Amino acid sequence: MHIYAHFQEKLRHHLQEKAQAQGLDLGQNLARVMVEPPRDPAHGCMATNAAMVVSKGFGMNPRALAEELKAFLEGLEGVANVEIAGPGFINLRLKPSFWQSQIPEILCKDADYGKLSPQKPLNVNVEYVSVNPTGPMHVGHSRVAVVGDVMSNLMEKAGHRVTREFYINDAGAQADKLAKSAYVRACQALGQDVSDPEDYPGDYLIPVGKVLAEKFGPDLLEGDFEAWLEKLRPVAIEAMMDLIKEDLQTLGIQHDLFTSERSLVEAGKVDEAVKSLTAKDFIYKGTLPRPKGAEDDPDWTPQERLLFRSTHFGDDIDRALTKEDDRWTYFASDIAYHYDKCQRGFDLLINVWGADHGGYIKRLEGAIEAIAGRKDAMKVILCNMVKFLKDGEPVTMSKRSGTFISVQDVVEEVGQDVVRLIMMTRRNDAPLDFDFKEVTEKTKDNPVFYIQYAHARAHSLLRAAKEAFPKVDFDLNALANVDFSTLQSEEELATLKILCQWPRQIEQAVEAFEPHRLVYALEEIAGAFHALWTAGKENTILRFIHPEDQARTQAKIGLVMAIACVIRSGLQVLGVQAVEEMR
RNA sequence: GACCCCGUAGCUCAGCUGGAUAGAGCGACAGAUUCCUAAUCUGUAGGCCGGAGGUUCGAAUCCUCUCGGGGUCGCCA
Repeated sequence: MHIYAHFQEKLRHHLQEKAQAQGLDLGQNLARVMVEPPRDPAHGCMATNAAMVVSKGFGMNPRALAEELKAFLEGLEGVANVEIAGPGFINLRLKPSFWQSQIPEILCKDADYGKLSPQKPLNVNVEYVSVNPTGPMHVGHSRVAVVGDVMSNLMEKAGHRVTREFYINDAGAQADKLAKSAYVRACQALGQDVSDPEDYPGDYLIPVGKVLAEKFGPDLLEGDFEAWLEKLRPVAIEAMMDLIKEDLQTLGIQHDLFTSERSLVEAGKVDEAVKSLTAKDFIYKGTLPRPKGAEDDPDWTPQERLLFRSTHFGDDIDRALTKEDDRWTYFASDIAYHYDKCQRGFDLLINVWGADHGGYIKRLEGAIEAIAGRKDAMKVILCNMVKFLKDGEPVTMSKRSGTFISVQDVVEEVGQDVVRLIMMTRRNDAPLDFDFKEVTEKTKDNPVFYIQYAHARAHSLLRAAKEAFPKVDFDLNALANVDFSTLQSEEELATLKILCQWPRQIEQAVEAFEPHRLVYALEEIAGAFHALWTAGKENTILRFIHPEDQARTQAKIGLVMAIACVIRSGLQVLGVQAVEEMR
């Protein structure tokens, strides 16, 4: 439990007892009692809204209740003094010794500092990327990929069990089209001069064609394509998945599980899911109205088919589960897929999608609610678009003109760390600019550099300290046993307080499904460290290395290493290297 | 036409699920700096949180309406 939760729990417990003694019930207001770091450090170390939130329950005005709580809070260990401010805020000031005692806590946990241990760890499934296996990944997908991966890391940091899953869309018409395109390439490899403008044009299919040509030989030219489809498709899909896995690896991403849509269909999962939902009356036979925008479409004819009652869950219309030819729609197999995931015993399904899937959320949420019986079984994280810029100009990408950038290209140009961290610098629902020049600049405007530089600086100090005191052990465990009482300055304590907020930052990022917050938290930590560093230029007592004073130096380096631990902890979630030197 | 997301400093964005005097970086101006200076730090200026109502002790945050910007509508995946 982190320190804010610690005080919060004590306070809530006290309020509960106080209320019980008076025969009162605070009800839900007790859960609204918070102990938080104040926005303004001048307000102390911690602030609570307790008096304002529960005063009505006691039939008192907030300030009067605050007065009564003051004595209790002053008696808690580590509390130096308690003040009441404004409409009834209670501000706590903690003793320096309390903060100093947190340094060993951090050092002992190292990069695991901030790892939470929830009462009941959840079994979480994070499904991300899941691009169509018809070619290498488009660079636009890299945001979804990184966000999903970091979200997975974050859930693990929060103490949950995570399965990283990739859903292979290998059952639809696109899979057949891929097989057809690969077939054409195979024919070309066998010397035939054929082509079809409808096919996927990329060169990446040429080697696949060669493989097919070698595997099946000239027999391929016998009979028509339809006869070969079932044999060619799995080979082509597998080849595409290999390309995609390579792209993912370039980004440092590895899934635990790849689930094939086709195998779900063939295993009868769709029938099973449909049967189950039909029994609950969420699926019926009906005819959809002519869709908007298809007023003039001569191909559209009304036809009775299986429908999912998504209007029951707020969708505009009910959604079709079968196509014209009676095959399942994508939505139908997606229901089956999520039905399957629920059966596998996950408490929470997280789906990371691109912004273009926004309109799909309602119907799938409806399906999940129908299956699991609760709304919060699934969370969709929708990622807005990335605009790639070169020299301030948007890089236009189109598959047709061949001017698209591959994931490999980007990583080669700026590096994996940069791609990963920059993708996390915005809220997922905000658009993101990725400027090839800016992201590699060595300035504080670039969060990648700024944060890594802080970590490198910390290790530079460690090296210097070791040089100054060759006989002293500066390992984390040794530092944890040092006396930190010399760390008294306002600047040092302020930095320490920021470090101690880290576990709370993790907790809140998880609750909000907003991993980007960690980047901002790390920037704040790095900033505090850089400021402390510069402060030492004017005020020598703030310097980290004092060649004439071993004990003081050890304490300072303990603090510096605590900073490094927290940065490492954060970069670990982001999947970014914590470098020790960057000359 | 419907639904979803976004409007916060000149620019790019945070804002801790409703808290106290709204924050950072860039850009501008003025400074500091032999411990990683191709960096970093300190200060100054800059705001009707798109607009109008409402909810309450208290709103950038929640609700309604409205104006702008983006996205999505299918029996594609």
